[in-house]
Amino acid sequence: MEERSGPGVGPDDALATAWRDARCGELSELWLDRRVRLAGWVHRVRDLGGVLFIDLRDRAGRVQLAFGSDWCATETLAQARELGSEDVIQVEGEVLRRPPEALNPDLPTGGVEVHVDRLNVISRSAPLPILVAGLTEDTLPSEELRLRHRVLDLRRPEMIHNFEVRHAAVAAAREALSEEGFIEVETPLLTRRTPEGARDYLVPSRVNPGEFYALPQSPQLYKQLLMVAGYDRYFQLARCLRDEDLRADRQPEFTQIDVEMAFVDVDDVLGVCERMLKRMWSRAAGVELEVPFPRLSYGEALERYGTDKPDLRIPWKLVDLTGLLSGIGFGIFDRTVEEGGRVRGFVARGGAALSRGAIATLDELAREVGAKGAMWLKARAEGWSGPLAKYVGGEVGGALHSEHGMEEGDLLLMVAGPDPETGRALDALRREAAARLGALEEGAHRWLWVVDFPLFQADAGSGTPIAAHHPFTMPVEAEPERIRESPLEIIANAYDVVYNGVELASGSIRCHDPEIQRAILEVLGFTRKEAEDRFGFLLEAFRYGAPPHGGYALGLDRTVAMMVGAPSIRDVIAFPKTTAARGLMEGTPSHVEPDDLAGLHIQLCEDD
RNA sequence: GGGGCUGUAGCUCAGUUUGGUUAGAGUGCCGGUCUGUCACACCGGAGGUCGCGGGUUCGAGUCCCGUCAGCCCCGCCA
Repeated sequence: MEERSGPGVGPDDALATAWRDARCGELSELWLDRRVRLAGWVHRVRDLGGVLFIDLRDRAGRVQLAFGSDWCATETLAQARELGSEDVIQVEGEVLRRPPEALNPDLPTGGVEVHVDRLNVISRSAPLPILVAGLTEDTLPSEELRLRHRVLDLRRPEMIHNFEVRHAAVAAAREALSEEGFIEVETPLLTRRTPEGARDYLVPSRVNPGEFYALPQSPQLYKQLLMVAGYDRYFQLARCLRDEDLRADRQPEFTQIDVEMAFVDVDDVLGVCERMLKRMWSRAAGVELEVPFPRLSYGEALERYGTDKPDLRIPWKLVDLTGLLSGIGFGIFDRTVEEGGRVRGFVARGGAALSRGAIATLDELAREVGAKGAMWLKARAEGWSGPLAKYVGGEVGGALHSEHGMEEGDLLLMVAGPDPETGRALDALRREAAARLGALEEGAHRWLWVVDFPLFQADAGSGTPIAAHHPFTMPVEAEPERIRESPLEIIANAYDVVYNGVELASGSIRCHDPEIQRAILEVLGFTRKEAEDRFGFLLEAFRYGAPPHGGYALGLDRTVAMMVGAPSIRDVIAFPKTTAARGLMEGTPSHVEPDDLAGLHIQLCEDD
């Protein structure tokens, strides 16, 4: 466009640039009767013959452009008629109030329109492989195509919204932490392997033949070193990388808000995290969280919900039915109890409405997660029904009512077996039954801390102790002898934030005592030499004055996904990978020429 | 590593159960009409390796085997 013919600046000139005076979606009534220059993408064209409308779109939203013979040169009108979806144009014209019968209350800019008299076609769009405008949930292209044509997908207002929320969340976190005296420090991406559980991504070193860097699974060790260095309060928006299989909520690279602070105890850390989350949710999601969050011990969580990340939107709690339901002649239960197991279950309010088929699905679900199956009992007007019905007459039935609140119309779901089995199964059943019965508290934000995790867990296969959180966690009772003698009984100063059944953050007070640390590493089976090899630099640093310290890490992708209600974190990551860890748009990973590999001192094996 | 779902026009899907004439719809695209639309409307048109390979059959989008891709789940991921 040649010379500016309008006013130099408009009512909101902060965003005015060489190419535009305002953003489309922000064109307010303040602009009425002024000339404006806008630029953006052609969202949609409505050609009515004598008059033509274009929705012009940019990140801020869209505004209606009107082209008509009364105010457009014939040439301009003809040029506008040639425009197609996603062409980039610049226009100039007068901002006018729309005729009363042509207002659009659904659009923030729906009270005004721009009568364009100058049109500059900046860049035309080829025919679109996937649409940007006019998609509904039903016609959304497959995820494969959305990822392949990610630029077009990211243009969709829904996606832009996700990233604006993400930005607001990040900005709020930075602000909240900065206000409390935290400083942001970057730690290396090229690191060495750390004793965390996941597989590392490795990077060959060109100048050190045969040696590799590891990409960090988290900045864990570095942030502890910063504490020893006296940096008090640190945070980082840390990219973390793990070479494990993907899921809807797992990507090989993801971001966590990583926080560490010195001279603190559990309450200090939880307070910082709560205030950070409160600010984030207020700013990014418009939700005011009530802090402090309730706390639940790990043991209690498993007993009442069967999981260490309970969804408190579901009101039902697990109860122990071993005493009540064994010895009443129901063989499966009696056998379980003889084998040292328990019968646990919960009352699903209104669950008697579930069909046999639905219950069969629940049983199947219980088996899928490793239990022998699910038992059920319906309380109906005409009496009990289900496999247990004939065993629960009189006293037992009465107890179900008086002790466990079972009423007519309810369903009792039970699983028998060892605690870990019944817990996993009942957690799955509780979620599924609640979903089917609509028992989920709608629109609720149920936060809690799960605290008092064990320091170690028995490895499922070998039974040997493995770190429940990570090997640098401070036990609550800090005697090295007890750690060596009965490691599985030791409670750790570790905690998780759980939101609506999803673990969003996790942290601990770290071990700054060399004696205790040594005992922990021994229990985990590290020889002195192995420990020295893998993280000697941390142990070394601890020798020169280590403050008590602790922190947490918040999964940013999951958090933002929760805020916007995205089914997958891929919707809040600009360029995510597929479940096969591929980047469909850019084509990653890709083959490398043998020459380039040779330069890295790497040779490929024969394919097997 | 294992289990499941999906793959048909640029896109979203129907058709596959029960093999059979020319594979349909909506949308997008192209052409046309239209001065107040906003999912504009109306008329016309083009557009298909039924993911790929093999097999069964007189005949395969449809049945069988293999394979690729995407998604969901288990394992795995402190």
